[in-house]
Amino acid sequence: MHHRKLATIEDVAAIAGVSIATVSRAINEPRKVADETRRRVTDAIARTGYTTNAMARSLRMRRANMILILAPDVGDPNFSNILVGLEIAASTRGYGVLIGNTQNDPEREADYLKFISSNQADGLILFTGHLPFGLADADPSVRLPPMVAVNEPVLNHDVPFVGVDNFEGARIAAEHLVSQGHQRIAFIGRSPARRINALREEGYRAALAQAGLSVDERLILPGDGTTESGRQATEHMFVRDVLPSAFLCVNDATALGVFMALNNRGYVLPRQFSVMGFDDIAFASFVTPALTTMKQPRRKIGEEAMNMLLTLLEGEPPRQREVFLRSELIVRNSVSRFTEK
Amino acid sequence: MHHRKLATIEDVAAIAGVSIATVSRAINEPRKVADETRRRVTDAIARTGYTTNAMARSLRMRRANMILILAPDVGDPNFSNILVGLEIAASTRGYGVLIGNTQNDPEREADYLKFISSNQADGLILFTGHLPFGLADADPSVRLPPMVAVNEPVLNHDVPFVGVDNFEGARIAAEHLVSQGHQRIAFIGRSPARRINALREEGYRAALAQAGLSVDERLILPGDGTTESGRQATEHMFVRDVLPSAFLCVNDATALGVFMALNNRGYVLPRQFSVMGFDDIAFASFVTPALTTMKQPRRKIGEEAMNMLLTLLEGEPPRQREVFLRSELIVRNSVSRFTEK
DNA sequence: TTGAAAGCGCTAACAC
DNA sequence: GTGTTAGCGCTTTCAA
Repeated sequence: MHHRKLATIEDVAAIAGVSIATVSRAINEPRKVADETRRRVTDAIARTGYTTNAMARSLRMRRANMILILAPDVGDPNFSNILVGLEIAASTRGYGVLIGNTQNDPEREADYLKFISSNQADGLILFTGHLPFGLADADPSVRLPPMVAVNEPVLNHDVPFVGVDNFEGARIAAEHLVSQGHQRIAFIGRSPARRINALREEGYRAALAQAGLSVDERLILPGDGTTESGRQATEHMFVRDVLPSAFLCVNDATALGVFMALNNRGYVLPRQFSVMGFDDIAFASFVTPALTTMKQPRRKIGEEAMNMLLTLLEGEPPRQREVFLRSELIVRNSVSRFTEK
Repeated sequence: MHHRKLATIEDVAAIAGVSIATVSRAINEPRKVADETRRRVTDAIARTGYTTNAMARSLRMRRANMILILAPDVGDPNFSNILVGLEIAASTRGYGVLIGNTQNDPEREADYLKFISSNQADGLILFTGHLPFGLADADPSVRLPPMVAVNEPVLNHDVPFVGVDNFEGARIAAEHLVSQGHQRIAFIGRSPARRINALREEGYRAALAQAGLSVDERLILPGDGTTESGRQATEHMFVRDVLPSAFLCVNDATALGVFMALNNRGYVLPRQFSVMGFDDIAFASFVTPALTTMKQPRRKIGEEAMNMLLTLLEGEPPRQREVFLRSELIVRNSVSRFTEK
């Protein structure tokens, strides 16, 4: 099968006693070939172990049946299941998936774009939240390649998007805290420049407003979504001595930082403080206390995004340019009922 | 740049006033072209935004500069950084990386093999621990495609392998426990059929032997590496009332199960029991107490494996067929000095 | 329903 | 140093 010269369409044609055009048809449009002929071709294919040479076909057809995925870090646990969903949907529809780990390096982004301009990939899935370098600054008359953003919407460009409804998710999370009697709820992870953080903050504000609670701006702390930022924010609150009864964190990583700071100061969770995260990353259920959080339907996001892209590629306009999937409240043990001390 | 018919080598040649052969040479073997000519070609390329059509090139060259990665689950946190390493090494050497999520489904494995037989990929990285279905049973006279196994060696086949030295790592781990005064050390995760588990168990035994400690077989419990198996094994020990002072777990996931069982029973770690893991997965540093473990050089594994494969592909025999990288002892807080009660 | 033949864009042998 | 040309393996008119 390998290194013994591969069978070509000519070999098959010779064995079947037909022309290569007929072999091609038998493979791609079987109904246009007489039953008997088709049988002979099928046999010949089996006998030779023939597989269509994808390069020749792609060259001729001008498409590669390949999708390029651009992500700043394929190893990011937040990405991995989206990746799985993308891969499954792609392979189901006969497409392959190429990965491009950009590390947010403009040069690597531009490099990977060559897969598109060299016809090696037909479309693009973007995890990066921005157009890849080389496209961002391109003259606007130039048509962008077919692409769909995932995880983070693309700033300032009308790129179709599939992701979680961050506003609604955060609203539900804050509502959960309110339903447990909390009135002083901190939001950890303010960062207006980050779309996700901004939306989650808005959801938080909406829930408080809806509950008739006023927002204490001193309980809203900046953070970039890292564990360290959660730790620092918490420390900061103690230094200023403005404390909540519950922490709503912009994501699970941040919540972990809050956990660490609180543990460090000797508090027992969730007795003395409640903490909520967002994302439901792998270890959320393994920390102590297990983290109450909002679960992202990651695999589903990947599948939807890929299906949207392939639909786009096949020439149909997508039914909607933005799809927001619902996140799910996962109640574990890091939130307790608030009781006045 | 897109959908405005792509520039071809002929367009460049016309603009530069040379033949297409010269353009090709200017790109691939610049030194064979006169300075002045090369300059004109470079200019023309810039003016047209030309990119070599990868399909045409691959068809002609009979190689795709593409590597297929077969993994049962791309989302596995144990894989992700290896994946990053693979990707980095590949792109550094001008190769693309195709992912195949097989879910251990023979059908999907066979499907993905078509990327090889259809010339879309030149080589294979195997995470699966076995030859893909369709190769495993192939007649042995058939040459296998170039491949390198990673993470888990391939059973019964002489496939080059890059991974961590499991025996040595476990030996160092057990030695660490011994150095902290532990004498009754359990091994959680016995599973002779799994190469990794078996090697780690051997390392454990070697360390005890070296320390002059006898092995109490009742302290060696079966497990498949899941969190649940760790929990169960621990429960089992309590039921039989044969207890160690320290648990050496076959991996971090198992250690987590041990944590849960111990927490459940109200023990305080590491005061009452010490626990060690293996792998250093993402959350190892975030559990309480932070897990002492052996860190796998995952990214390095990926890089080495890819480099080995590309070397193979370029016709050179690999310097060694098996590369074992050292794992690193990461001391955190889950192990304490043993003091007689 | 089938076949002949053009041509996708490129590299490499060969000739100059 | 450079140009001409064959041909990689396929799909797709066009004609029979």
